[in-house]
Amino acid sequence: MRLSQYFMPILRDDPKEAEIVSHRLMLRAGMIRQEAAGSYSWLPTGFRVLKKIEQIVREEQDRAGAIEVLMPTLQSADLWRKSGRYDDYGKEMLRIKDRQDRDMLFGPTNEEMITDIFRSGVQSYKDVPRNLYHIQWKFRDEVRPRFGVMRGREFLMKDAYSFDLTAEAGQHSYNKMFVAYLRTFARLGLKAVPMRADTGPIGGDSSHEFLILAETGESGVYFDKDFHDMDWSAFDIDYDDVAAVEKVVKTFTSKYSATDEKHDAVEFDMRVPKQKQLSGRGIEVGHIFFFGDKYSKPLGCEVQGADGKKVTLQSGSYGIGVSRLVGGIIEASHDKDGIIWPEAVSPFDVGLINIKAGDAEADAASDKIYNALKAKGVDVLYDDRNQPGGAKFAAMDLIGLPWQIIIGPRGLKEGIAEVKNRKTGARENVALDHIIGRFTKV
RNA sequence: CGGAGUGUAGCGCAGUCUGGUAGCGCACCUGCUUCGGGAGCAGGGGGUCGGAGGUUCGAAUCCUCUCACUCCGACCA
Repeated sequence: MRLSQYFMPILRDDPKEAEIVSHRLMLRAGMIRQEAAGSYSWLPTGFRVLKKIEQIVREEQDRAGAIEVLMPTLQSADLWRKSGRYDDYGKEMLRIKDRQDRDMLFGPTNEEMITDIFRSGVQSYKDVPRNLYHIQWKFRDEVRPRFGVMRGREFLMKDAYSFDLTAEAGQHSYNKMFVAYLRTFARLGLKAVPMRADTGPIGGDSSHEFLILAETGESGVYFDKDFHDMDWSAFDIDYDDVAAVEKVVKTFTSKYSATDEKHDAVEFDMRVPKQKQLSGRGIEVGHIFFFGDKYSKPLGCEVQGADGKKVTLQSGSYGIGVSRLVGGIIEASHDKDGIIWPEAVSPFDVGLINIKAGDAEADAASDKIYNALKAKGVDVLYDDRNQPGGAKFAAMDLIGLPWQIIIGPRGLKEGIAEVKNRKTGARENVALDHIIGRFTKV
């Protein structure tokens, strides 16, 4: 993409309403535009990142055996009356009437609807287990939206729902999602520590939140230093191997970790040596929950068992805040000059800076590299604008692409371009002939 | 929902106290010169002063109402 033909309204100054770094950088890099409190348009660059995150989340859900569907954003109130949540949910749920004066709502979540969908599609115990998910916009009329896309009212969420015959089988479904989340966040370049969450009336070890460590997080977190030394790589695992999946979950739940809501100072001291006790702030990016028959019972989600008797299904739900992750990743990865995208979610693979646009030689060399990279399928953002070099460097650092190729008269004289790593700042001179190979290896 | 605050050009702000016909920086447009870390000179364009009502000869400025947004707290992917 030639920057001269793109739409990326970069701001030089910080917009005053943006207090936290991710919000500030997203606005400055022209990724989003606010439309109302907690409601944002996604501009081209931001949209690219959102799509990349969404795709990684999707791939890992699929890999774990979940099946993608798509449910509407507007729901009828009827199902919510059946589950009893129409009255319980409170003002956070945006309620609307249609022209027939029917009660509708903008879905804040989809337990009721998916349970009803599943109920109407299965009859036999042979039809379970299943896990259905969708990636869809949600609306929660937050009392206080803030921090840009971190706490928006409208946000993109992946929510999955598992259905099993027994609680034991349900636990395996839960564990699979647990591992899928570890894989997903690892691929996004994040360490998202699983922490015990409130299990409500159901009890048991059946709810975890995944939190990215970041100073601007909304939750206080306490955890064992050992988490830092764990194997966070994307586990290559057979999801059907119940014991293997459980083992990974056990490994990550054996160490102490809790948000301030669940933190128990006495237990912390008992289980974690003083020198290994860490605390800080975290951003919740995922939440998994096993809730048994909480929804399947009132909604009549049951199948016929092998013995001919009806069995009410056991369910769990599993959320990832996709749009929140965009902000979360920035919170976890930036410096004074701007964003530092992990390669997996960067809006472009590489930035190409023509320092002296308008100079015939520099233009020719830059165009050639741009076209060659494009032909190889490398996603390049080519700054071909007629601007002073400094402005281009600043803009490219702000946008935060992992790699920059810098073409200028000085290097051209020697037949080289400069390749800069955004994260480390390391620069190396690469012969013009080798540039293409340098970025098409992997 | 309680508390605090802000709305003036795309962004950041001054002007409001003390009413007199809207200004600065950046950005933008034109030309020339520049060009390896946010260039220089010259010229130029752009604003219902959040909205409505009122006071006044005259309102960005005073009064009333209203809307929107931000921040702090209780709640949440």
